[in-house]
Amino acid sequence: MSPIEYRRSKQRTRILELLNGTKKHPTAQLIYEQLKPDFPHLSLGTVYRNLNILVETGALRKLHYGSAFDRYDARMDPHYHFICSNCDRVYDFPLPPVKSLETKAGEITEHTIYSHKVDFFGICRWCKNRSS
Amino acid sequence: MSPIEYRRSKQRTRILELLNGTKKHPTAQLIYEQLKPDFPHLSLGTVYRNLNILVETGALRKLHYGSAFDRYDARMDPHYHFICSNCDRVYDFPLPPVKSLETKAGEITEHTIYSHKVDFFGICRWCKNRSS
DNA sequence: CTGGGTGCAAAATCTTTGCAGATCC
DNA sequence: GGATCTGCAAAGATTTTGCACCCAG
Repeated sequence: MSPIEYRRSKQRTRILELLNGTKKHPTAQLIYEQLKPDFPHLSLGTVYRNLNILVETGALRKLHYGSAFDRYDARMDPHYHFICSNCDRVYDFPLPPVKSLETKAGEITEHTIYSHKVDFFGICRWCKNRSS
Repeated sequence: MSPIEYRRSKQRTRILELLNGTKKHPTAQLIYEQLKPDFPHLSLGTVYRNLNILVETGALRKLHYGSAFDRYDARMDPHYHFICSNCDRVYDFPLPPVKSLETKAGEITEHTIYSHKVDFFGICRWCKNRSS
């Protein structure tokens, strides 16, 4: 099956415009509410559908991605993770995190920073070998 | 109301043991399935309840945390984020990401790394000032 | 015209919660 | 004994999907 050829729709255009015009990182619900006045019959389903298309075509990014399920980790020392985009496995990253980043980041942003999280994404060595 | 004083239960103990004994980062469903043979009447609700308690008491960590809703970002250039734990707002981080981290990380782990994500957590300057 | 797009509502997915009985201290 | 915990089932919360009609190219 050839990839779907998307057309243009007022709703999708406006969703993208809205996101391009804000520094916030709105949820689908919020976008829905913002556009509702202009599209009185707009439905949340349409917003989700279009957000997914826009992510798929590379116009948008989903934050807090990761798979649908929450995952749990009993290693409480700070450490980074690597997530395989093929098999969805989550691996601990074998290097200690850089705590000093937080101090630096706090100075720059003037926010109080308590922690940070680093995730690497790619194809793990097992999936890589399997496909070659 | 004083904080709840947790007791011990076989189910909770086993959930923690299971997580302490694995390098994987299982989902609630997976934990449920692993323990089911030993607790034939175990329910998913109990697993979730206990995971939440273990996170609350600091024995576990939830990966891919963030609020319940997905958020969307139209800025496609790589950049980091700061998330305020008080107001849940997500701020863009005003410094360019360190792409060379990926090369280095790839060498160490032997995975193929395409991207990485950094999130800082803390209290944003607005919430900080408001509460003082 | 034709195939993608929409609204609406139902379904699916993941997580939480109310309740009655069991369990821990 | 009393608060906590469990299983079960129902409810919540978030996202996806089926369908019939609408609209862009």
